[in-house]
Amino acid sequence: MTTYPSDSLKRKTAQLIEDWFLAAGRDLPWRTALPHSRGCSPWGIMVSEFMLQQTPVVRVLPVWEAWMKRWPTPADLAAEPVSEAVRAWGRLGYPRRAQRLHAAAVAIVEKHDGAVPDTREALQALPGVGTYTSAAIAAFAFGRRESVVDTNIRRVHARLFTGSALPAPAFTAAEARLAEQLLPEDRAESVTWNAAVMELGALVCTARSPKCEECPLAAECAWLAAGRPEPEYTPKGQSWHGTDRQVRGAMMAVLREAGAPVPRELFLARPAGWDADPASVDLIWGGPDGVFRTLDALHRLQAPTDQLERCLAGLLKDRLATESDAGVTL
DNA sequence: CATTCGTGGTC
DNA sequence: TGACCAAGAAT
Repeated sequence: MTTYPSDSLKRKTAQLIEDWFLAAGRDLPWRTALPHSRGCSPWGIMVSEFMLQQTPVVRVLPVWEAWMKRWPTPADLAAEPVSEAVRAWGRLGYPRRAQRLHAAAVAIVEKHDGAVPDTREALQALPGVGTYTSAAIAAFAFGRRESVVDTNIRRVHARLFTGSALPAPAFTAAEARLAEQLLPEDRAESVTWNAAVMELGALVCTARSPKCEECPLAAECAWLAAGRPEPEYTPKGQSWHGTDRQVRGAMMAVLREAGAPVPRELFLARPAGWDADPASVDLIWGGPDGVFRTLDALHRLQAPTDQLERCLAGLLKDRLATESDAGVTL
């Protein structure tokens, strides 16, 4: 029961939201849609989009700064082994994104002469670049008119025009049509619109406890007018404790810290006497203290052997880790 | 189309 | 405390 806005409402909405954005939008280093933006290379924007996939801005900022300083161009990253990218990724989560970003850099060097491509089609052919990321890079790095739809924008649209608390679990064709409908015709305006709606969803129209009293569109909001009804479904939680993901994460933490291959038997089992005497750790492992601590953290999970084996097999299959006679390494 | 894939902050 | 959630992509 989405109500498609009239042209006049569209113009009014765009004006209100862009005014708010100019006043309240964060001056992020990869941002180009604000008048006082410093400007950022397409590569910098691409790196930010990879890091921001399912990861909050505040955690991305320091890693992005270090990353861009170390690898200011795709060629710089492509010249290094994937393991360096995964290490530099640190604790951002979903390390396969680091792997895909590296693979994308290699593809850019090999197929695009080292320059980030500027069309959605070419962008989406890159590893780790899907519907959202291709649209975002095309719009924010190259000023193209693209319908950018992320989780923030979906939520704003759902509340403002559909009147529901949250968008449907899966992205629907109706949502895509609405987003396309709303996009301003003017190219420059469309870029600002995309950034502004996204920012409104991130700062004001948040998933939990939205700040409707600060919202520039409160008077136009269908959800607010309906008395902020509850969500029609309960999102499936992402389980963590005791899962393979927890074990994989702990294994990756060990491998990131290790400067040398971790012996398989140490990686997959906790030796007898492990916690008896810290000095014995040097005899067993002889490695840097930090690696011992992460290895200890892994074993404290008390994951069963078959789960450890399964997770290691997964890491090897995903090529996030390799195994040799010396042990497991990134 | 539903699952899988990390991590840490928030309420 | 634990459940929820964050600029998604690949399968």
